[in-house]
Amino acid sequence: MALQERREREKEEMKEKILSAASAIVREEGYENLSIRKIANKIEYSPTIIYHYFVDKDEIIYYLMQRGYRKIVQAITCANSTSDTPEGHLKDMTRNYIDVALKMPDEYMSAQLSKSPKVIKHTSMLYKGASENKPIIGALQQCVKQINKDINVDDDKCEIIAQCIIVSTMGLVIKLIVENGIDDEHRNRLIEHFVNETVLKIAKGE
Amino acid sequence: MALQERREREKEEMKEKILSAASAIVREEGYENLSIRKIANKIEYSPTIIYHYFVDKDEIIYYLMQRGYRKIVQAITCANSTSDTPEGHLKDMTRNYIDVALKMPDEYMSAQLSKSPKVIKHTSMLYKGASENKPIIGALQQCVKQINKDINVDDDKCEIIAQCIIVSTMGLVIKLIVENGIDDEHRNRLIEHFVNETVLKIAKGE
DNA sequence: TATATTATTTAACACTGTTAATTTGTAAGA
DNA sequence: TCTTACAAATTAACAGTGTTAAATAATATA
Repeated sequence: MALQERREREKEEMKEKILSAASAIVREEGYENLSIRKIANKIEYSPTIIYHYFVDKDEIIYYLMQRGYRKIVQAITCANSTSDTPEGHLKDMTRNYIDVALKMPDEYMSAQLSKSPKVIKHTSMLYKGASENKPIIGALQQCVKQINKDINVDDDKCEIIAQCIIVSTMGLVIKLIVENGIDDEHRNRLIEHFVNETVLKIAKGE
Repeated sequence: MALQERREREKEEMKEKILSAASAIVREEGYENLSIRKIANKIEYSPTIIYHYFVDKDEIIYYLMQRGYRKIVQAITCANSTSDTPEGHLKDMTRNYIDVALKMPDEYMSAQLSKSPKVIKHTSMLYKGASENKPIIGALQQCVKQINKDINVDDDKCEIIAQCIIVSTMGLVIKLIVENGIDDEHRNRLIEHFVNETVLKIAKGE
């Protein structure tokens, strides 16, 4: 039946319409000002219709976060590293991560700080074996391994180091976002020190 | 006039009553479930009376955060470090910070992530000269200086290193709180690695 | 005791997310 | 083409939120 297909397509289009309206509101007024009624107003429908396409407001927020976060993950894992040394690669990855995250602070914060199980499924990174499921941890672990190829550092430890790197970088990003209006010069010095020294030191196994 | 004094005292008592009721609600149901009406119900007054003692709900939340955060800062700056080496002291401070913060996750998160100017005034740490105003950065900076007493590392750089230490530690704590239910063994390995290795490496100037 | 001041309450406004019942629109079968 | 079935969309309502203005109760001053 072609009907079912069209229905499905229309449903998907409506979902998209709702999500992009929601996205616009978030962009303009922030997450805390997103409301079902505002979305409805924007798409010129009654508020309740939204519940035909999403179970609740949290689901809408979940989708928005997922999109934002996917962009971040992509930007980082597909990093075009100009450097050929593992140290240079780690630097590039870290700088890239910080830049991308700071460009979409709202999406980054809400994705990273959400305690919703659905979101955590995507953002969790501190479990054993994360390097096999989470591209970022995987990439970092490989990088750490390369950096320490001379001395003997087992995969488990490399994973833990990778996790230390990611939480540290997240801490920097989060604090830079929360603590807005930092003097540009100091801000840049801090980022440069973190990228060029801190991260490399954390990566070193011994 | 003794009257004015008593009035003032009674006003302070009422404020305290409101704050401790609010605190209890937060403890029992979390920040997101705190409401003016619930507070009013708990202290057996009408909701509007609260606006005689606090300008709005944000002010109440601000006071709650301030209290929680003060506890954290105290627990860290008054750390009873058993060690006499600067490295040992840094370890103790870091472990202490993580332990205390993880014991009051709600207060920690809301204080650390609030963008309210009032709160930021207390929690901001990434500006130049923070080591002179913020006890934590100050203590960390001194520690870093001691660790690097052999090589020449100027105060400015020590401050930046201190800031890298604090954001990294915060990142770990925040991620541990958000990502609840991590396997205890892995969690402890992670914390131990961070305290015993990561932080020390970040602290090293060269 | 009357007046002024302060504490407290009542009622209301403008929001919020969400549900049940109802109406409108559309496709399929007789 | 008309009726039946189903999906889409709306209206009305509930229970909750923060907050304000106006009215009332309580208390201190003169």
